[in-house]
Amino acid sequence: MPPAADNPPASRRPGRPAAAKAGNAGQREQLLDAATELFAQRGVAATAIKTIATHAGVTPALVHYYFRDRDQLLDAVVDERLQPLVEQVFLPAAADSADPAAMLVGIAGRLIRTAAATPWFPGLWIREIVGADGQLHQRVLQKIAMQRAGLVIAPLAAARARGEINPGLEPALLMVSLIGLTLLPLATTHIWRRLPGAKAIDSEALVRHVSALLAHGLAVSPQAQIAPPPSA
Amino acid sequence: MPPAADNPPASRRPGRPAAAKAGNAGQREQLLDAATELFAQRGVAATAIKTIATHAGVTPALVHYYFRDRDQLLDAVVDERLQPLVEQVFLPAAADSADPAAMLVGIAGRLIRTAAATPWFPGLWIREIVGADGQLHQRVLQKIAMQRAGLVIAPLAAARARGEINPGLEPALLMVSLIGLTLLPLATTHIWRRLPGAKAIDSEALVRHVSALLAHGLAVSPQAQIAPPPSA
Amino acid sequence: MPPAADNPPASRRPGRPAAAKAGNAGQREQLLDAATELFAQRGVAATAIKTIATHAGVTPALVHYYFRDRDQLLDAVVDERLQPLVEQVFLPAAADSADPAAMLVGIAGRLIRTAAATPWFPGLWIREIVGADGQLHQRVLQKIAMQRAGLVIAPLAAARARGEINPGLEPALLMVSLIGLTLLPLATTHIWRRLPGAKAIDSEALVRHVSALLAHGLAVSPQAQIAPPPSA
Amino acid sequence: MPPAADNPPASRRPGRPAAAKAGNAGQREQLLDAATELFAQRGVAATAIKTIATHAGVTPALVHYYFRDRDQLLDAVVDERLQPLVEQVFLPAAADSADPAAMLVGIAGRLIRTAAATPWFPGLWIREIVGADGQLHQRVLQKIAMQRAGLVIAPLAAARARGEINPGLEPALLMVSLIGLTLLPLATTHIWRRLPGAKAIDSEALVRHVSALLAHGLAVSPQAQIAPPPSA
DNA sequence: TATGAATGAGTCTTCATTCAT
DNA sequence: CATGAATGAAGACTCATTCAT
Repeated sequence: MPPAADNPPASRRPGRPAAAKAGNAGQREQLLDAATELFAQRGVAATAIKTIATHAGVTPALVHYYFRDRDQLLDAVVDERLQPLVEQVFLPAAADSADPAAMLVGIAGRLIRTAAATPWFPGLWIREIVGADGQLHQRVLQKIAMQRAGLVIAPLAAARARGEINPGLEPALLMVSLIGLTLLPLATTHIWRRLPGAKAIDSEALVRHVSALLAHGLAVSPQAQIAPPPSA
Repeated sequence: MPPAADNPPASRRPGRPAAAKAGNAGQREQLLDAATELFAQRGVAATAIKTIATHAGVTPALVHYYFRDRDQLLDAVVDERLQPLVEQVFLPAAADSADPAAMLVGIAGRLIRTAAATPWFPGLWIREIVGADGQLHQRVLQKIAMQRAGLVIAPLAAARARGEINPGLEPALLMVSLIGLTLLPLATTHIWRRLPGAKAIDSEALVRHVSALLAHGLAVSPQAQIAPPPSA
Repeated sequence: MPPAADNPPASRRPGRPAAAKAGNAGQREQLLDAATELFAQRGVAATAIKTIATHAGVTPALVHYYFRDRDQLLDAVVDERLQPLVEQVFLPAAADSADPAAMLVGIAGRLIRTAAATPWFPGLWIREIVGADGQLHQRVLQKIAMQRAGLVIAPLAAARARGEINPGLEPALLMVSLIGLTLLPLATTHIWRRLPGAKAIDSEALVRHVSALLAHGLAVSPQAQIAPPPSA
Repeated sequence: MPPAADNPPASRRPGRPAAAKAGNAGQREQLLDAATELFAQRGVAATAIKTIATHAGVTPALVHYYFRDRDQLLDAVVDERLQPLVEQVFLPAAADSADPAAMLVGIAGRLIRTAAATPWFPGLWIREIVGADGQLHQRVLQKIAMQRAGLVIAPLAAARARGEINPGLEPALLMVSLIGLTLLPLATTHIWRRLPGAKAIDSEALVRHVSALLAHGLAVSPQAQIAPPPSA
């Protein structure tokens, strides 16, 4: 298979400026958009600057003009695209800290709705958050996420201590569980959509699914009718 | 920072063969090991063949000698490393089809224990399963996973129809939820481990956490005391 | 012996641009020149892109900048160097179609004079026209040559039918014979020049030689005083 | 287009020995055969040793076992395949030296018949004789050919001095003309065969064509009714 | 602001060759 | 005899980056 050529999105060939024209002020934004989208689709390591430029209808040299460096482009994507979105999801959570379970379900809902409106978000997150190594931004991402996670976990741990949530759960894991229940499905829609009975699942259905799972899962066990699996 | 140099694992410099003697028969296996591990750590696209070779203590040319092609190396990793592991996790599930909820919890347990014993597994899966794009293995992976998923979903859908599991759940989504609750945490241990109260979480704790979440989450709601979130 | 090193033509080391100033517009042309010449001398398959670049005083990467691909470089050589020359030789021939023999002698003359002025032409033609195999240009060359050949052969066949030229000749072969009598000698000058009595042979002498051979050879036999050879 | 893979000739996969088995004595010959054929088809520079080995049903290492070196393989092809054929064509010519024109026509006939029986001969000759540079064997080839050519040219020059052959001809060029009229057509059959009226031309037709052209062309001009072309 | 030209470094791949068995 | 394993060197191509205009 050809390694995903640099063909611009069907319109706007390098010939002349572009779509919304937008003066030249929009070019930086367009580049960030293209970069973000391509990073999410193909992965950061597999996306050449030339590809980004072509998709934005400009020259590779212009990318360097605006962002100096590949690294700084990555930083810009994190700072100006990823981080704002994360804020948007987590900030409202602070208010809910009284009822941690509701807070978690609330975050899940916002996460899904936000991600559904910003298709590149889940893919970028899932892809680039894994792996201790490479892309420097991880560090940035980690910082973002770690702080947010801390704010969520403390109330959960307290609630568990008070016997308000299922004692089988690890508060520290609930944040990852949340990501796994929301962003991973959203990032892999193209895969599970083909499963029987999946065509009709939209983001609201996902919200319901996750809410049901979380709400019941968090609740204190009335009677655990399902035995825990044997220790292999 | 330099993009992750090719320094071999601190021992066995190109000088002479290596490890367990194993004749030269082991060379191919060592290469597959190195490749698998590096793919999981750094991502496929970010892993140069030279890096793999160096980690196995050989020349890049030898990688081509054994695998001809980068593509065929990827194929080999999928066929000889990834696929067997997947089988190991899903095959025993067939027996459980009578009690779908138990089956799911069973898969989760095996998945976590398997992955804990094979550190590269979660990272490789999460990383390379996302994104409709390039790496051909996706196709292979999809095939592997789709079939397995089908076998799991049918019983779940039946059970839901019989009113045995929470009607708020989407059977087609449960497979992804499962992956999200098991492999994603395992792939990101290095991140959440730093959270307060997380140092002590080992794979058995994760099994308990996921089992609790799933078992309760799947159970038919006695009374859903947590209200679904408003429609934004 | 080392396989023909990449030493540039003794002047203009990578240091600075070159030649007739010509701005940088000439760079592409210089590369085409170098490529054409080297292809003719050493053969296409034996000419590395690095060699071409070095001979033009630039980096291999620049060759890719201008021609993307090795294949496209070959295409450019055919389209921008070879084809124009062929046109120049064959186009004037159309006028002569009344007297096919004269037309053939005319083509021979133009071919020799053109080739003498463009030393790479005979070598490139002879070398790369042979062999049904690889180099895609063959296809192009064939097309070029086939059409031209067709225009020449028809009148010859007609003339033979009218008894105006030697009936022992095959019209379809006369085109190859022509090439063999003109381009092959020109491509192998360096060999036969060393023969006794050959030092003084210049292109005009070759024109005379070929004209004499063709003119008499085409003429209707007055009396074939030389017996055909026995059937082995 | 894929660069002509190494697929062995439809039978005899590396699995076990081969066709005629012939003991192992024949292997060297088989390798020489394969090499000769491939050199003629694809050109020397474009033929990898691995390809030759595959075509002969053996390992590349075995090629080195028999011929030590690529260069020595080339030498062997020249010495054991090309040279004998050339002898066969030119040796009988010595007898004819009394009538040089007949001698030339005789050589042409033998050349064509020999080449027709040894399909690789014309291609190899034409391809590898051009170009002063590369393949070391040229030197060998030149020596072979130069001596033969000398023996032919002397009588021709004498005959011309006696007024027995067309004075417009250059004796030193007649040898090349001869090659051009015989080997070039034979090496390019695959091209001109597609011309109208060419399907039926076999090697005997070629012998007639060349004999006619040479016999008349050599003959002393009764009256040169075709004017020489103007000096450009 | 924007780009075409140019390059050094790096990646994948092929190839001739060697050597122990 | 014959081969599988192994490699150094070289070739094609890509890429991030710089710079003069």
